[in-house]
Amino acid sequence: MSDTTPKRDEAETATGGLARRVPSQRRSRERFERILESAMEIISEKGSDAFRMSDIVERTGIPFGSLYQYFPDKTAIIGTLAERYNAEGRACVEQELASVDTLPKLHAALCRIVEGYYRMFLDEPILCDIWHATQTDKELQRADEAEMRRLAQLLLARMKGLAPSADETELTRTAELVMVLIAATVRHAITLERPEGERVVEQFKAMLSRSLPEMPG
Amino acid sequence: MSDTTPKRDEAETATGGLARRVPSQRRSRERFERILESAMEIISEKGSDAFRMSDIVERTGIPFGSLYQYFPDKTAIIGTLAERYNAEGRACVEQELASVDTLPKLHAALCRIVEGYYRMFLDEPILCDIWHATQTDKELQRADEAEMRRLAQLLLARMKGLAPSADETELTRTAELVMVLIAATVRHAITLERPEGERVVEQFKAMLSRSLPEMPG
DNA sequence: TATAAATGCGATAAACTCTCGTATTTACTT
DNA sequence: AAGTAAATACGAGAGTTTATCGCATTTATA
Repeated sequence: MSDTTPKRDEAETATGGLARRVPSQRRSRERFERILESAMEIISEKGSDAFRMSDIVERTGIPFGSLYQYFPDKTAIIGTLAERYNAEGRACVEQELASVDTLPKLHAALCRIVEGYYRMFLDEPILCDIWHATQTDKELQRADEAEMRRLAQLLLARMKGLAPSADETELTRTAELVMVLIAATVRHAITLERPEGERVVEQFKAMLSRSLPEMPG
Repeated sequence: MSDTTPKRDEAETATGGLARRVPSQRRSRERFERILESAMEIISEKGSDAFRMSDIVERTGIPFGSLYQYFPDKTAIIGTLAERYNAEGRACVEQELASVDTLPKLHAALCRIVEGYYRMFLDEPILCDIWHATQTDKELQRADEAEMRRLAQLLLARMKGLAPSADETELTRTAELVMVLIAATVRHAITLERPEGERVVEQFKAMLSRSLPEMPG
């Protein structure tokens, strides 16, 4: 395998395993970005189901062969887009959790995270499509799960700070469940009309606040 | 449209819009079932991603042309399977909610529903695959959402009984959120190893019990 | 048994994704 | 500046898989 694609390993660490090759020359880098941009446009316009490699070729003028020089396959393009948005969401979570050092602050931070995620999806409707596309592929599903775990780790770190004596396994379980529920709620809320979606978010926040005070620790 | 597929409308009401034709002759009905059975086997063995129409042809001997006589396309097969399992789950929810007439009973019923769903998925791992396949298709996603709403209606009916004066919109919001969270939790738990998945279910039940007593009404 | 309706059928169209070998460009060396 | 190696560009077409079409065959009905 390393014989046929000797550069793959380097690329994997640098791109999260999704891109085939880290473009080193200027034009290549531009093309790499242009592929992703047009993919976003196409998905916005036609939905991720109808998204075809030939659309990219048509729109960018980049021929098939070149497309596959940057991305090993179609899902890698979706995956790269998802990864970028994940990074954005993760930054939000990191920021909101940064100054948490008491339970009320943790609760407030979780509320802001829920709201932040909801707003992120509202602002960029393409996120819904990208997430759905993500669910289309087994490997990307795993990546999505991994991201959830990553977010849970961030939360876990704060929870440990608040309850140093608590069992770490239990805290992890809680952190992951909370993240799963946040994601599910936001995805549900986003399917609803504007005032209703917000109310669902509010209601979930209330639920969380009733559950957390009795957290282990 | 009704010119080209005059029988489609009858079929739609009788099969949920998924099958193309309600087979009237004996052999046809048997074939219809045989297609679904082999689809289940194939998905169990190879996963829903690798599930191909040609697999069915190979396994059942039913040629392509006949396949498409019963199902308009591949997703209709998945959809029909999903529908059958949905019916099973719905029956479970209906049963558990049947004798609910107090808040504690409602809580107990919800706990049993969570456990029932978790067990259902544990017992028939193919359910995970079918659900994932469902998420692959926009229309089936909508169907999944509709099913959630149907379950929420069942819950709503009981909640109205317990709090006749409450605002129906709010109760609906709660019922749907609860169903969404149950589904998300079970799907999360099912990805975990055996003792851990159960603990997640337990923890979620505890969360629910803390949230429900303060339900509107 | 004759006629109409339903079903059976599989070659093939149609829609896509991805590869391969050659041509071209860029980076590096002397 | 010329020469060489490496990287990148390219697009025809191979390979897959879904879905259709219209004639053949079976079943129901009169």
